[in-house]
Amino acid sequence: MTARELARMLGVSQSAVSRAFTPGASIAPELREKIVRFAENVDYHPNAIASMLSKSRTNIVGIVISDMQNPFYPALIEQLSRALQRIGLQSLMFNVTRGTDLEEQLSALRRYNVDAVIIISATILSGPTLQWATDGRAAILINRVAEDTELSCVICNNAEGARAIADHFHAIGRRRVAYVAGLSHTTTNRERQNAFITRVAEHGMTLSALIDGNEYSYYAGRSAALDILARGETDAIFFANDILAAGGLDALRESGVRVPEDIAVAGFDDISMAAWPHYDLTTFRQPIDTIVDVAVTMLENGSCAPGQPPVIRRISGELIKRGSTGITRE
Amino acid sequence: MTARELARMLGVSQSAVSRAFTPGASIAPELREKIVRFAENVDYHPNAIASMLSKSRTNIVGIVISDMQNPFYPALIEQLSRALQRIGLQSLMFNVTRGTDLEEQLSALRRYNVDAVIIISATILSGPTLQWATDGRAAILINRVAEDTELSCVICNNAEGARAIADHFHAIGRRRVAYVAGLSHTTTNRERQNAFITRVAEHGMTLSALIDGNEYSYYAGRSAALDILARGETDAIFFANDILAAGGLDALRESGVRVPEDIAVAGFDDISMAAWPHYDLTTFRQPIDTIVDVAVTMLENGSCAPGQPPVIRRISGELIKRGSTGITRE
DNA sequence: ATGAAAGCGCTAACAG
DNA sequence: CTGTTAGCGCTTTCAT
Repeated sequence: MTARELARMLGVSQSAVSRAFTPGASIAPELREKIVRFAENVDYHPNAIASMLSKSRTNIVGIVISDMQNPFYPALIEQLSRALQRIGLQSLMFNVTRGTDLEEQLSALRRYNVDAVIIISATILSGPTLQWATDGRAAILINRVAEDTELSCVICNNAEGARAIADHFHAIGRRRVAYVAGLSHTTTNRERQNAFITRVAEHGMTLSALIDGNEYSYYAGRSAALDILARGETDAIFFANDILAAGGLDALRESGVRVPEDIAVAGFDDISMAAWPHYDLTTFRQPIDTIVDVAVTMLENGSCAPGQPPVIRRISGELIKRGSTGITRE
Repeated sequence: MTARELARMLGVSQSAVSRAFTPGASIAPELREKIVRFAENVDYHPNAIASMLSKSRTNIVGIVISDMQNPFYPALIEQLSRALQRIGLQSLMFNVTRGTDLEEQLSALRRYNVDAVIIISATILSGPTLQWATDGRAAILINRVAEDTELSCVICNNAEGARAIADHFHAIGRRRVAYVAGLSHTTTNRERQNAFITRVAEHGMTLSALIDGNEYSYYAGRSAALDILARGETDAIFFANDILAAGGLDALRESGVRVPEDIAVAGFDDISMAAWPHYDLTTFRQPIDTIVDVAVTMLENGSCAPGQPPVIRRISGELIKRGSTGITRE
């Protein structure tokens, strides 16, 4: 069932049908009413593809993702896709993996003529690749920055968070603190790590260990914690994210370490698991709502459009104090 | 840059350009070579939207999801979207929520003319709604059946799994067992629950409690476990999925219950968390690889096309025995 | 093997 | 406000 057929059946022009389904089009309310009603009966739906072609607007945004293991990302993606749906945009998933052919993946991204691209992949994609993939269309990086590109980003204030953790460790009387990186070269990690180390020094605390987990995973957290334990002399550990921290916490407890009495533990993100009584993990909350809001707003007001200068929006988070740092020393 | 422009620059017809980018089209290898090479220089990419319109084929499949909280789903979605990408299909996400207007959501699903729809949403959508939403296009339900529809499904053999758990409980000498439902009305739950209860009876074991958690969540698992504990008289609990089981396990241990000595615990799914040393959870693994393979194959061979009779593919899983049922009684 | 031409179903000027 | 008329960029007969 096409608009033309419908029009013929109703004895109106095909444009009238188009207008009936275009909010704000100049058409008499009665005509629109009549057309819409009739369309419902004969089960006519405007063909979005044809509309895309003539408007050269798809109402689709490409979402580039690469890691669904860390629960933070599913949560973010879910919220984001809902927010987009609310303003009439659908999300086309582009799942990039180290294994698959990146060029191939991203060329699909271009062929599909998506209106915008949102990249939630902290790793894998280099600046130039990003630039190429998003060339000529609106693009937003979430949760990472790309210094060497013209891309806009929405990113949690990692340094603020890392400092808050350092301050908190200091406030509860810890003096020999360790840092566990996820992927050390990612921008998120670098920001958290640098800010933490700097603040630790400012407080006159000792950085008793600095470990690169090589991935943001539960198991990496475990082995990092055990390493730190083996060296001794640490009374607080800041893990680069909550999944690492969860692994670390479990490993410590299994080794007979009391958390927080012997070693305090903090993470980053505030994934739902962090609030579980078993973990009860102090962490720095990334406000997903706000991140999503800001990104969607940038999309709506066109501030991330191809010509525009890149904007970097730093989103403030919040320190969530829980039991894993619940005890003050001295 | 359009095919027509490219053609003019090269002094060939626009059809030639189209053919150059159509695998298997009848075009001289040299001409194709020449066109493709030139296209690369001038950065020409075929416009997928235009192609969709003329072929009336989008190479897009709609993925309907509703729950990213249970880690099983992100894992499934990730695998699925990758498998689809490998055969040249992209995934358009449709995030349905109880809150949002379902009709609205699903009408988008129809307008976009997706080639197929894959529904991973265990809950929310009723049979008739599903039927309407997928009307006239290939559709597959994953992880649920819809008895009252003509839709094909790929679903784990829940009964097999539930029986395996019951058998295992029996084998390790447990005799007073409880079942904790997620959403009791979902097909997955009904299948697991019924099979479990039946097998428990067959073994002459006692069903000491039957609790409906009202949601598949960690916290629901916790309170169900505490309920069961309060009643006493239970030596093994089968939770309808791993997230419930994780909550239950934590709650039991916090209450001083020894798992598995006092109460054995089992879940369902085998999410990655189940293997964590802290949980070490016996569970029935849903083989995501196989589920995805089967679904993608159905898509490829057209056995789920609109006209076809619905097929229901039951996928066998595997009992994964871990520490949470590690001790045999008597 | 190649080119010409007629659509795919809709939007967007342009008249009236 | 409504109808007419060109396209949007590609695929696909149909000739040659």
